[in-house]
Amino acid sequence: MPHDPGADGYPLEAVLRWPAADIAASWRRELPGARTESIEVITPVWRIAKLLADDRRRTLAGLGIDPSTLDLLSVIRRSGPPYELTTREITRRTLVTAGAVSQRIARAEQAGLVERSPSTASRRAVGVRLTEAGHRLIEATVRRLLDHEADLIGALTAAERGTLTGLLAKLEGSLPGPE
Amino acid sequence: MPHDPGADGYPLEAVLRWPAADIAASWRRELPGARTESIEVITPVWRIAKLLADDRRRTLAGLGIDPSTLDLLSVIRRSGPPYELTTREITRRTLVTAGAVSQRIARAEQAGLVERSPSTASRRAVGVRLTEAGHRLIEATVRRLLDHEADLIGALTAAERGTLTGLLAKLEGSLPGPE
DNA sequence: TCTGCTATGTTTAGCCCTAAACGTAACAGA
DNA sequence: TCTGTTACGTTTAGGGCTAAACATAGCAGA
Repeated sequence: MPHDPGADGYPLEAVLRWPAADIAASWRRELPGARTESIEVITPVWRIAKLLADDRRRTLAGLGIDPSTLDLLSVIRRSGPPYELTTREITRRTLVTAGAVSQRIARAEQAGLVERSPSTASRRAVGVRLTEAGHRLIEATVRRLLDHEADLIGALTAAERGTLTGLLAKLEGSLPGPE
Repeated sequence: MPHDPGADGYPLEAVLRWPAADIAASWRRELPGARTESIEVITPVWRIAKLLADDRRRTLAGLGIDPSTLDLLSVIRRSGPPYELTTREITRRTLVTAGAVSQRIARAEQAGLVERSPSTASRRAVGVRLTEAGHRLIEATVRRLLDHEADLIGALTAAERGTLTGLLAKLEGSLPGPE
């Protein structure tokens, strides 16, 4: 192996950014004729999602909240007054299962950030409402997080962001939804 | 509530695809002046990553392998003969921590898919090599997975894929790496 | 040689998720 | 009214991850 890029001291981020094109090329070498065109789309999407999730975890750790709690408080807060949604509605607006939402609510309730009560809307639904503490916490963190993440993607121009958003929307729209 | 989009029967995928633009608009309404431009990039990236991960899990379940094992066998397989990498090298080429890699190897070893041995390269390293069964399993699944995922992103033209790959590379390159 | 540092890998505790089972509540039709 | 179905939410078992502690092995310099 003439030049081993994995040798000691090779900076981790350079490796993480090991070009997806190289992975695709490896597979074409090892499995001639393999259709590798998906790799150069899927791999960067996963890497970016992970880099963003890790960054968010670190950022929020400094603000005294974890990503799953932020997700819960956010969806309620941005629904506007009276800052209450049913569990079902939260599940629909979130990327996790109903069981996970139930657990998130239980943790946030334990921490005094939300309260559960019979929903005002449907009689079999449960309403989840921000407490004062929950409202203060989300208020104190969201704006800073948005500022931070706007800076994070600042390398892209507005035009590039627009193009990217459009392509992502087309891709997302063409993917099969959850069963 | 005149038309509740969360009411019974509303198709889940339509909700999952709740436009990121709406989320951004909610925050601008609730927090005037908030810099929401990151939302329309980050939200679709996360959704697509999740849709793709879920699809891969379902696809692989039918092939008798789980995504983390596939990831391990793949990185070894595509490194070419002698189909052996050190734990460290696997960690470098993967998106998970060294501890997670150690656990993945232990599971795959338990299943008879890989073997550990003192590395031929460095004396303190551990070499992880595909067994015959591991080789057969990865051989039987990778090509089918690549075919399937190539179809998945088939809605994008080659030109669109190129543009998307370029923009994702620029974004990924500008993000802070893991600490 | 001794000492500390670095590289490598494993183990552990804890977190959060998914899938599936479960328990009700509301409803719709015979 | 009864009964099956659907909606809603919770609970449980188990999986897989991270972070951090841990255990060595090699190495570098006094």
